[in-house]
Amino acid sequence: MRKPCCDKRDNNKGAWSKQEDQKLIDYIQKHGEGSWRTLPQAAGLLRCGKSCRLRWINYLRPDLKRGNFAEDEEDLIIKLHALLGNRWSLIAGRLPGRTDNEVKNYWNSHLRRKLQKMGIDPNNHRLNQNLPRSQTLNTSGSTSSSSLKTNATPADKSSKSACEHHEVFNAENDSGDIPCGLPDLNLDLTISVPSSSLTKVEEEEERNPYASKVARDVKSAESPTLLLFA
DNA sequence: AAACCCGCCAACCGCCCACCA
DNA sequence: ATGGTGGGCGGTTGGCGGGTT
Repeated sequence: MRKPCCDKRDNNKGAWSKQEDQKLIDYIQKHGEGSWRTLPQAAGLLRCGKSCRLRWINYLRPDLKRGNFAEDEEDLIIKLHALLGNRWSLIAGRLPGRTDNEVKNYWNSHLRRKLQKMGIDPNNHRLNQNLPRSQTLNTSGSTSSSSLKTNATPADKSSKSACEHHEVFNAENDSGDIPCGLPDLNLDLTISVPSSSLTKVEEEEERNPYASKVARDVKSAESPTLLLFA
């Protein structure tokens, strides 16, 4: 059993107070990100380093957009999920100002249901042929984590999952079956992106290291279709 | 008005991977 | 080659607020 990243007994848990937020912001503005394990002590926070990192990345970062997702952002998430599966960090990287956590939550609470209403299986983006659409509406009932557990692609954790996911996606086209369940989606991923081109993202490298990291990740991803992004 | 239900989302957990000594 | 460490990721949990009964 791996030892915990920090001594949990002395750490705060749960919601962050404004004072804690301010301490974290002040520290990072002074010293920059990184060294998350030692940061809490240095910043005078009774928090786990990982907790600090999450708080900064998902909530305190100055370049976060927050607020409702625009329609083009929704479309892009759906398209990217069809290609990448549950690789939220990669998906979020194509949405400037959005975090993987935010995208993941939005997918699970909104988009998953939206696809189901369209008669599309959100797990593989196939048209749901077994059930009439009215029935698929009924099965959409729970978006709870338990339902995700049973439906989730087992291999989703590894990078392999994107390939497998993608293979399903391609197999549909190859087999001449009813193609993938994205009849209304324009798969040209070079458009409709809020900060559309990768080049633009790269231009922001100085200001936004996250964007550049993801640009590299996407470029290096295995799936040939991902060349669409490059 | 109160109890209950449900969805959202911030935060946590555990695993994996890259890096380094 | 190997073990330890830090960082990152996806899955899951639980509190809270709004809606419904």
